[in-house]
This record gives sequence, C-alpha cells and structure tokens, in this order.
Amino acid sequence: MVTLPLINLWLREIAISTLHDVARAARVSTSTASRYVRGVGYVSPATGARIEVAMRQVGYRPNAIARSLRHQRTHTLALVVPEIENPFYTTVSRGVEDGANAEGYAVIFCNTDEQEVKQGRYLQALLERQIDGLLFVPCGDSTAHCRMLDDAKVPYVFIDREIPGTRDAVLGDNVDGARQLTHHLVSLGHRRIGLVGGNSKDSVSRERRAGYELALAQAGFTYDPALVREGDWSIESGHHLALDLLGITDPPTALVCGNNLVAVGAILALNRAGCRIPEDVAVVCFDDIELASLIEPFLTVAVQPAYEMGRRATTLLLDRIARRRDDTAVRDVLPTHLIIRRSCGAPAPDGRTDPPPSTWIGRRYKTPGHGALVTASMNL
Amino acid sequence: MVTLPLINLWLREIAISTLHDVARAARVSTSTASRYVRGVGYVSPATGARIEVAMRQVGYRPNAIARSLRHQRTHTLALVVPEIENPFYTTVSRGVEDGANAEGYAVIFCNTDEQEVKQGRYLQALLERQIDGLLFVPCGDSTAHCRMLDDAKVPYVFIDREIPGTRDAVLGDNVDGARQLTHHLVSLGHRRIGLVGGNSKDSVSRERRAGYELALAQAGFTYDPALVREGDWSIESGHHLALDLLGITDPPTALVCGNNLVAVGAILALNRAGCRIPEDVAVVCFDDIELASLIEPFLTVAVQPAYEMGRRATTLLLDRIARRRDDTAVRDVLPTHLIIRRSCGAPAPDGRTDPPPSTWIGRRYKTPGHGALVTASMNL
DNA sequence: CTGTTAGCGCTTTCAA
DNA sequence: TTGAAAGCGCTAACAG
Repeated sequence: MVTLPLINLWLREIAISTLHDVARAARVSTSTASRYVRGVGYVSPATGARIEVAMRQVGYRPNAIARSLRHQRTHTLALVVPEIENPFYTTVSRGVEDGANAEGYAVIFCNTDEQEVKQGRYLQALLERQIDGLLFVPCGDSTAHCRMLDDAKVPYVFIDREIPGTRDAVLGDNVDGARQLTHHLVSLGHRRIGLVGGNSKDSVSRERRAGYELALAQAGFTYDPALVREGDWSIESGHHLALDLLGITDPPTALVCGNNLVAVGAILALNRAGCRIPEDVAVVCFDDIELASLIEPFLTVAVQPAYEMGRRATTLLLDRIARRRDDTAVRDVLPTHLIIRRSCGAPAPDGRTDPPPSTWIGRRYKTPGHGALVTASMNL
Repeated sequence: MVTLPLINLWLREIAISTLHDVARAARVSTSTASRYVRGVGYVSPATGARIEVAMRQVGYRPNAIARSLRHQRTHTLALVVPEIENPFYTTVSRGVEDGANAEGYAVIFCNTDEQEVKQGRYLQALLERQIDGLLFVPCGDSTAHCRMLDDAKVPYVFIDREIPGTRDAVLGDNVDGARQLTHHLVSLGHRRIGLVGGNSKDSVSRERRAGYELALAQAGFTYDPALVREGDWSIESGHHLALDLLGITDPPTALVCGNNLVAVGAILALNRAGCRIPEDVAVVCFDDIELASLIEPFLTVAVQPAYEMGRRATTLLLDRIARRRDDTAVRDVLPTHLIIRRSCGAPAPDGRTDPPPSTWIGRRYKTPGHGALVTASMNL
C-alpha cells in the first residue's frame, strides 16, 4: 500500500448551487426558474435566456432528492436476486437495467445469497428508501416478505421464481425445458435418467421436476423415485446428490441437472468418481455456462431468455407504476430453448454437435440491445 | 402471456404513515417522536412507551428521502463498471456490496459497456441523485468525467483502472501478473510469445504490456513489436488480433491474452484456424473464467483478488466520506496469483496440472465472507 | 407571463 | 423533559 501527495479535492470553493441561486443570479423567482428548468409553463424568451446563463454560471444541477420528496416518487427501482454471480441473474440484471434506463429509472441491486434474513433486511431498507417498485427473485418461503410489500403498497414483479398467490410474474417455461432435456436423453436411448434437482421449496424446482416426470411418462417409463434427488441450488448440493445417485443399485446412465451450478457440482462428482462424460454418464442441465460453452461446447442445456425476462418484467413493473394497466395479474411464461452439445454423447439432429465457433464471431457477444450472447447461439 | 384475476394490491386503506402520525397517536410533538425513533436526546420512559405503541399502531417506517434532504447525505454509493457480465466485475461488485452494507450504505450499479457517452449520462444521473461517493472503473479517456466529479466534490475511488492524476485507487498488480504469465511460458521453453492486448488507451493494458516486455527482457529476449497487438477488451478483438498474429511470418508459439474475454476470442480463432491448444499454440490470460475452469481446468491464468479489490475500495471510500483519513491519495496495488493449468502444455512445477476437483468441494463456492471461489483454488 | 405561498417528512436549534 | 418553529431544495396552486 502506497500513499502519495495531496489529493486536490475539496479545494475549490464552488458551493453546490440550488435553484434559489439560479433564480437570484437571473433576478427571477425560484418558481420561474423551476418552470424554465423543467421546460413546463410559461417563461418569456428573454427571462429564459437570463436563466440559462445563470444556470451555467452557478453550475446548477437539479437535486433529485428534493424532487423525490416533493413528488413522492424516487424514479428508483430495486432488483433483488439470490445470487449475482450466477450468469443467469447477471444477464437478467442487464435486461432490467436497460428497461429501467429507457424510462429514466435507476436500479438498486441486492443480493440475498438465498438467505431470507438478508432478504428481509434488504426489503426493509428499500422500503425506507421509497423505491417506486421492485423486481423480485424471492428465496425460500417469502410469503411474509410479500405481505410486507403489499402493506407498503409497493408494486413488484416476480422474475424466475414466484410465490403462491396472484401476482405479476415473468417466468421461464420450466416444465417444458425440463421436459425437452429429459426427452432428449430418452431419444438418445437412455432408460435410467436421474434428476439432480434444486431446492424443492421453490416453484422452479418443482416445475422442472414435473417436466422431467412428464417426459418420462410420455416415453412410457415408470417413474422411479430412487432416481430423483433435491437439495438446493448450489455446487455442493449438485456434487452431493450426484454422488448419491451413483451409489444406488442400477444407477442412472444420464443426469438432468436443475441448473448450471448444480450441474457443475455433478460434473465434479462424476470426474471424481472416475466416470467419463458422456461415455459413462450423460449430463444435461438448465441454464447455460456462458464463457465455458463458447470455448468448449460440451454441455447440452436448456436456456431461458434471461435478458428478455429482465426486460419484460421491468416494462411490466413500470406499467404498473404509471398505472398504464388494469389491475389483472400478468403471468408471462417465456419459452426455453435447447442447445444440443456433446455432453450426452450424441450429435445434434442435423449431424453437427454445435454451431461452429465461426458463427459466434461477427455477431456481437453482448446481450440484446447490444446483440445477443446466448440468444445468438441459441437460434442458429 | 396469461392474465389472471384481480391483484389484491392497493386495496387496504393503510395510508403511509409519517412521524407526524406517530406523534399525534402518542400525543407528543414530532420532535419528541423523532428523538425517540432515533434514540438520541431525552425522552421519558413513559412517553417513550407511548410512542413505541403508536409506532406499531400506525405502522411507521422512516422516510429515508426526507432524512437525506435534511442531512445532505443519502447513504448511497454508486459502482460504475464497464461490463457487468464479465465475472471479474461481478465479483468486484460483491465485494463492494458487502463493504457498503457493513456500514448501512446502498449501492447503485451502473454498466457503461465501455462507452464514454453512457458513462457520462450515468454520472450525471448519479450526481443528481446526490450519491455520497463513487466506486469507479472508468472506460476510455475519462479525464473530463473526473473533472466533473471533482467539481461536484463527490469522493471517488478507482478500481482496476485509473486515470492519470493523483486519486485514490485499488488496483491489481498488472505488471507483475503479466510478467508471471509471460515468464511461465518462457520457462516452458517458448521463444516466440505473442501478446493479445486490451485497449491501449487504458492504464491496465499498458501495464500488462509492460509486464510482458519485462519478462522478455529478463529472459534476455529481444523485443519484437510484430508479436504485439492491442485492440479493446472484447471477444471480437481477441479473435481478430489472434488471427492476425497467426498470419505473420514466424508466428508465435504462445499467446499472452490481456483478459478473459480476449482469451476466449483468441481460443476461438485458434480453433477456427485448426490450431490445437496447447500442442500448436499455448494460451494464458489475465482473469479467470470461473465456472469453465471448475469443470474443465484448461487455461493458465493470472487472477486478481477481485472481491478483495471491491471490498477495500469501498472501505477506503467510506473512510473518505466520513473524513476518517488525511487527504493523501491512496494507491493500493494488490498482488496477482498464477493458477497453472494445462493450456500451455506443461504440468505445474509440482507435477500436478491443477488441484484435483475434490479440493474445490467442501470449501464453499462463494466469494469471501462466504468462502472463496477463485481465492480458494488459488492458494492451494 | 411572473411571483407568492405552502408544504413533501424529517431534524435541530432554542425556549419553555 | 418537551414543543414550537425554521428549513433542507423543489414544485404547484393560485393570484397578480
């Protein structure tokens, strides 16, 4: 740690200037200055010009806090997610950011680490800060927290996960995604397919499990509960559950994983147990593992339109805030797409295992509005 | 898109209650209620109890906006990064979040996409919102923006990148990291080592380049400018520059990449050109590719302590805000560690190519405060 | 077209 | 130990 000479901050004597200062400099009342600044109401060209000059002179910058207090509206949203380091939520958050910016809203991001207590503290703090609305990926059993939000009359929209009750929600099609993943394995000839699930307390995990069961039923298999495990959404959980499944008599030849982190855990477990993927055990999962799959396309996945989910949820929330909608709850379920890659030991239907790298270059790497990362490789 | 029955929001008649309401319900003045709520000044036990009851009765929640206006302090920081989807910045942001929360500050995250215009709009908006301080990863030539911040007298701390001038900064040791990466390749017998750099306009890229040159000099090699390319920090740039380098006469047998995204681009280019890694060309880079390297440890990297950088910068900023430090600029350069993996075609010094997967399990996957992802595997 | 006035919800002297 | 009053910076009636 090195320290260097003086910082040249707090030196200049430019006091922070208010509308009052502008008004005084322009010899008008604050209300006139206010009208001019906001561009509403009548201001004669002459006085307007004077105010303009005064503004530059004193270096005026409007104070959003004072405005908020006056308007009872902060133009600030919050996004509460359980795990910001999961690329899925990172991409969701870009969608939210872009959606919010488009209407001049700022976003406060909060990370609950799947802990309800932390979530509670955040929500409390956010309500005190008078956020105008909330984008919410709840963790655990958040019914109490939802009541709190209802009481505070803060509009909110669920993303990815929802709490029982009639609320706005933008979700991925979990049932169908899991069904597709499972069906894919079935079509490759697998007969014993295990499920390494997420947290059974949350709707997402239950739906993915339902999709898994659906695919098995459609294939005419009898459902074997011994092949199904649930824990939470962590790498450790995936590792643990996969080891478990490997240990049973007549173990599965393929695993459907509840999400990307769980899949990482499962893959580590398989490596550790000396199982080759996909020769010994095939693996597929929900959500992509972004950079990894760019370089080494090895894992067949069901990807949700994360950016779009964030974006739509934000639009919906802003509509609520502006009361641009009637009071019927919206439940927007977005489709999930399969990206077929080699972790299951079979080529894609068209004979390729994956779009060749060249198709990734030339289109932008970014999420929509800037091009599309997952979406790009997804739709090829 | 499905719509369902009525939402039960805006139904109840619990008006949002203010300190005034509490005071009235408790039959005291607002100033007394205020004193009680904040726990300062004298309030007799009897009245205190009455106020306590009144608070619960009316469901009081302090209004942070009004407080901010009064105190001229919002207890809000902002974090401006160029690319939130890069895991490096995601991890930095966790450090920032934890540091801020520890002192009851909220954080507004902003994503500039490496665009100065976008950055300017954000800074403007943040200043209007009266943030108390800024954590800043500037993009491009941000000197004008820094002047703006100075004028507004908002304290700020650079993270990862800095703008010439004497300001607080928490940085990775770019020179040494690049030196280590390059030295590693030298020690494996490579004689022609290329540099696929980042954006030469920014200090980070220049420093990494300097480290690269230093290692070559220490090895007694003559510096060959034909082996050095710079562009920006994108996958496309890495792809383009790597292809370029492959095309020269006597092309490099190894590449040092400026960061993880650039490396992804370079690897795609090598694949496309039919080069095997590491047999034909070895690749190393700055920053890890998190999940990827958990599953398939293939890329030797120099990792910076991202979480720690975010955390320290935040502590420093909060110290500035609270005027807990004298006015000397701090420049905190954190060491970079090498993780040796197989992308360069050689085992680690101790004969292993990588810590075995088992060592990752059992310790938590999270960043410090929750365990450590990169840091954990790094220090084994 | 412009200015006066009364707050938004909270804190903070200063008197009582 | 408590309360009255002023005001943070801005906006919005309402007169003029």
